[in-house]
Amino acid sequence: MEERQRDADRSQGTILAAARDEFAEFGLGGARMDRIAERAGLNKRLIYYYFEDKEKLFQAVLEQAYRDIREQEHKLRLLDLKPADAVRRLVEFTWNYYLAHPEFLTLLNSANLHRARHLQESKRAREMNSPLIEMLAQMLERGRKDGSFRGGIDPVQLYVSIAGLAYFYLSNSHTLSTIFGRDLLSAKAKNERLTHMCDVILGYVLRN
Amino acid sequence: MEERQRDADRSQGTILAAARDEFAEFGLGGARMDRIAERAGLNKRLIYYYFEDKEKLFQAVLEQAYRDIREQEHKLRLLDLKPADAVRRLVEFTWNYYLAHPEFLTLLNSANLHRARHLQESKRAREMNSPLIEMLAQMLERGRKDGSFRGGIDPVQLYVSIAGLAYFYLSNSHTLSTIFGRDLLSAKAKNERLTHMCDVILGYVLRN
DNA sequence: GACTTTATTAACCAATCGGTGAATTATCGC
DNA sequence: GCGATAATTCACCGATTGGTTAATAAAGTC
Repeated sequence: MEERQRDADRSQGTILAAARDEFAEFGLGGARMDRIAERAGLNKRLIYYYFEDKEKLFQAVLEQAYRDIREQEHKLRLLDLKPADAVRRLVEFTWNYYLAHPEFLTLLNSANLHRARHLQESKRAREMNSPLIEMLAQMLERGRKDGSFRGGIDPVQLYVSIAGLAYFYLSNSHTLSTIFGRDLLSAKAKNERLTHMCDVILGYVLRN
Repeated sequence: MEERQRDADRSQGTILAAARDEFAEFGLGGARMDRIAERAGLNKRLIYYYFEDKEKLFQAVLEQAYRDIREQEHKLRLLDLKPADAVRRLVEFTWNYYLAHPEFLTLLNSANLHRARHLQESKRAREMNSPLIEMLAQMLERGRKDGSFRGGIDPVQLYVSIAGLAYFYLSNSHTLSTIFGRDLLSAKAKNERLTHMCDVILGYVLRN
């Protein structure tokens, strides 16, 4: 069983995962190239060999992160469901994705701290505009036609609102828990939050 | 007119403001002590004289930021209004405060990246738990009694939702604008967002 | 099996980082 | 005015930073 000892793809993947974890934990400014190499178990020089510099590495991590969530979103077959069920599924998906990928939240925070410069410099990332919005628009139109949804809902606003309800709660859970003296990450609290989010969003989209 | 040349309070305030701007722009990890001194127009050694080290300085900046928003929240006389109007005023206040103090958003992001460690180490900050929640609870109860609000609303959930709808939109406006190919910070877009947030929140709290 | 290419490593570097020791100067109590 | 104290400056440091030069070893090529 001669293991392949050298593998460019594997090394790049390992570096990318290590960099993702490092950037997620310390932010772009706090991340250390030496630590990324250590996390990856590879020589630091390899990072520069494959990714040029810290900024480009961060850009690659961001692209990967967006690719991942877009791939998951793509699997949502919202149009197979009744409009109200589709909205609920989308809220649940968003919530569960953020819960399963906490690094996504802090990576986006870092990206925004730098005014999305890394995203704008990445052709690939800019082209990954969410097809979910199209799906959402169709779903809202269906709901309106069958009388269950109110009209005039902007799918982008709705998407941002669903994301915001989940994102803020999770991304800021530490300060919020401290200030309210209440553990927002307990199993019970998380269930209550999901219920609340569904209530808020459905209360908005449903006619009546 | 002999100007006071030395002034400990003024120097501390100047340093705090410079540090706030630096931390807000680059995050805790990306902030530079030399740059803070330069921004303040004061010798770097003074920062250590008054604030001990970078971590303590960040903690002081956070305390100040919370003190500011709590002070503004305190001025809201929500109980003087009809419940539905009070909710709308709270949404508008939150939105306008975040718009006027974009540094508050990135500071909180940094605080959360460090798991609110700086907040927990600060007695003063922990004691600043929002009295707004009490106000909100009373308001919700009034609305329920007069029949305009639905019952069983958790004031903390509602507060987090109002904040989240505004926070996520503004804090992530750069990535969102890039991905959706649509300027979320134009005057028109901002007005639409405020309208949307009011619709969502009122759609939730109002009975019917 | 020699030759080229590609992946990996070791050692190093100038610049920058957070932080400090000690001198200096303005202010205040008396 | 004078001594004590508090505010400010100057010059410096060891450690760490992102990044590089050049040597090396494995994999592909024919």
